[in-house]
Amino acid sequence: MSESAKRKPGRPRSEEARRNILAAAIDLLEQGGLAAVTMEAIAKQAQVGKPTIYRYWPNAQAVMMTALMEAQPEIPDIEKKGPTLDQLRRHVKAIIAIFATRRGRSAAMLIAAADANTEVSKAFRNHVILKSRSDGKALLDQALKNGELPATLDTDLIADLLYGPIFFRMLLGHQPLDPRFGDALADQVLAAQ
Amino acid sequence: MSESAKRKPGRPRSEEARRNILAAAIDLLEQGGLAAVTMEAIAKQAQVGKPTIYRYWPNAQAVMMTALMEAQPEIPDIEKKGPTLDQLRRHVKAIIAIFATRRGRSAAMLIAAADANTEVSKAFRNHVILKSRSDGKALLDQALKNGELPATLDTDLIADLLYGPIFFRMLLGHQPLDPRFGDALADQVLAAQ
Amino acid sequence: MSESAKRKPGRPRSEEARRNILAAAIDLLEQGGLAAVTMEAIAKQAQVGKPTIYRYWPNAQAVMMTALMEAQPEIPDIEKKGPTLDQLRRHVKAIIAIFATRRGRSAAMLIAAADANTEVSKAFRNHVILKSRSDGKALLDQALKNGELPATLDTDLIADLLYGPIFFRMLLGHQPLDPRFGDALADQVLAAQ
Amino acid sequence: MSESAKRKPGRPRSEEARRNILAAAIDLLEQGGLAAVTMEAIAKQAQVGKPTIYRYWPNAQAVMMTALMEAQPEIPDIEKKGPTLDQLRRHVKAIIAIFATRRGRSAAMLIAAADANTEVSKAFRNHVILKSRSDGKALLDQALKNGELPATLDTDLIADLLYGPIFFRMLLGHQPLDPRFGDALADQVLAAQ
DNA sequence: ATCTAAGCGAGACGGTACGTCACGTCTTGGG
DNA sequence: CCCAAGACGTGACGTACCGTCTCGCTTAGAT
Repeated sequence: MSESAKRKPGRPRSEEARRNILAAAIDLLEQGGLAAVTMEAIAKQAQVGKPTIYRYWPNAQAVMMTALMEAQPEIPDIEKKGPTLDQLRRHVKAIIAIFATRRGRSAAMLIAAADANTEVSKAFRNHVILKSRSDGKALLDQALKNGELPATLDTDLIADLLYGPIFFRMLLGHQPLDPRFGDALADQVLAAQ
Repeated sequence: MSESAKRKPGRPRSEEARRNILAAAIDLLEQGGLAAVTMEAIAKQAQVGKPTIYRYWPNAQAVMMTALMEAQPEIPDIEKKGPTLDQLRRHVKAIIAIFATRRGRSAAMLIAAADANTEVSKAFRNHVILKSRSDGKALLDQALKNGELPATLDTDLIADLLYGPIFFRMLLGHQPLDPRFGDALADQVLAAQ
Repeated sequence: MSESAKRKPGRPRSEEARRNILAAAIDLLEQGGLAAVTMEAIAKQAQVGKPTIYRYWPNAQAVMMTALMEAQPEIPDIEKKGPTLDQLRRHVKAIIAIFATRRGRSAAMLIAAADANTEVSKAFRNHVILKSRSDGKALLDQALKNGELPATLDTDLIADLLYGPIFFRMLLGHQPLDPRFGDALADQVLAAQ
Repeated sequence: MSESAKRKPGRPRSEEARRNILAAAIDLLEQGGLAAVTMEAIAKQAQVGKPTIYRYWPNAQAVMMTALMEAQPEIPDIEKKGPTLDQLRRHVKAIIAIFATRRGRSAAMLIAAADANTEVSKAFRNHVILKSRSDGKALLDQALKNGELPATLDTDLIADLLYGPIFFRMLLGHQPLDPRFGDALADQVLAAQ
């Protein structure tokens, strides 16, 4: 509650540099995949010195994560009509659509390969996964309230039951990741409750 | 037209070199994690020339995959007694135990990061995932036969429902991956069937 | 005396790479001075990987020294006629001419700035300084034999008396370094002997 | 119209900053040698902003030169007794003692590596070299007056004959730089005159 | 018993990216 | 207008691996 907010001395960080770095990371990802996102390439593309990047992030993965977090495509709004479980089913399919893109797959690979304990890693995981999961959970809660689901449901578990298989198929590619799978998944997880 | 083992001329490949390479890969993984498994390090550790490795495998990931496939720890046999669903529950916990090791986590990261379309990649995926899944499926089939599960069950889907969340938690680490989760997972997936 | 001469295993070093590196160093020196001779620039100019340079030399100075040693311009032969002291006088002037070039000045700066204790440094010093000094000494010896100089002369000291002031003027530039100075120097050092 | 000390507007330069900068340069030199004297390190050590240094000097060498000039250790007074040539001999040895220190060697390297045409460079050269040379020359002049040396002597040349070899040995290190050398040098240069 | 073709270890090769350092310039708020 | 602080773009540093190559040396079936 103090007015202080002690401004640090020295030249402030350049917000433009930051934006350029993140934009460059996204660009490189789109053009050449994860392997193309190197510190060197980001610096060149962003017209930025390497030390500037290292001042913000410890490695290219972290840059990529931040970039993906800030550039996250909106989860398309689903139609808020009809039975809640139908809405949830549409939500699952929307998520599948997102994860089926290159960007989605890259996000998953980043999560898989990252240290899992760093701040950026945690933030990325929470932001990318839990952001959509919270939407799903809201729907589950509503369904609960409507009596469409049993009151004893463990939503954390259900969330993993919905997201885990999607993530699994995306990374392994052993089975198609398409709307039909979304239907079957939702049916299996929700129908019997 | 002879069966005559069209033996190629020249010195045959050294089986010993191959073994050394794979052993070196495992060693390096145990000691330094996936990042330590480089072609350079493998060659040094295995007392082998780099070209020899490249003759067999295209990159270090592929070596690591092969090594993990051949060195795969046996899935501990579960006790074949009692209700099949109980056996399945024990099976799930056994798999969780395997995946919770460094080797298990490395396997998952390899799958996640690999090209997914190469031969070694497919083989690794099939071997590492499906090997244990076939055990699980056998139990499911038996349960089906025993009438413990409905006859209409889609086992591919059930497999993903069991493995997906395990894989998911292992890679994300957002929730513990322990026997209690195995119980809850099995309960949720199987109980209602 | 042994026929052995044990050839080391592995691919032998590329003599061409070595030549390219040294040529590149000389090129860069001529075009941009000592400051332009960086490892990076040498590698680029020589079409050679940086590690290849580091395999041979510890830093750019060392490369430059080797290059200058191998590319050393011949000390122009002086006319072998007349009194030996006249020949020596011409020799001193020839050396002044060499040291007055960019290459000569660079050589002096390298010697001045180098670690002085490394192998390359010693070799460079001996080669660049003593190569010409040995010529001078030969002339001194002949003069001695001819009775043109007293027999008690300390040639090491005389060498420093001849080279020191040349080196001094070249680096400090406080006085001209020209043939007239060569004459005066030779006169002062030799005349009274 | 007024003599009024055309005081410039704005905050005057801080003399304290200047002193801190020079002290820091000396400190860094003593602790880590010439290579440790970087603009960055000076600024940090002196608690001074880098632009402040750049306002006074163009580069770290120039700072170092100024610092060495202002911190120049006094040439120890030699005993003003006995034959002038003996005094000169003691003077030469005193100079050798100074140049044999790290600071002396650094000064020589600075002169060798510097641009030679900048103001600071010239000042440094004149101050560091000629300061002591003027003392030597005074002795030579006195010796001349006393009839200890021939009247036709070219003192500039003699100065180079005395300083050149000292400088030479210090930078090359091919021969010891000690009092015995001082004696031999003085003998050779002065004895025959 | 040789010949010959391929695999072997070793290790140098041209590269690319790494993460760090210092450069010299700039942009802040404060004196 | 100078000051300290410190971020900026730049570019060289020295290192680690990459995947390829060139050596001299096996090794073993074909001659």
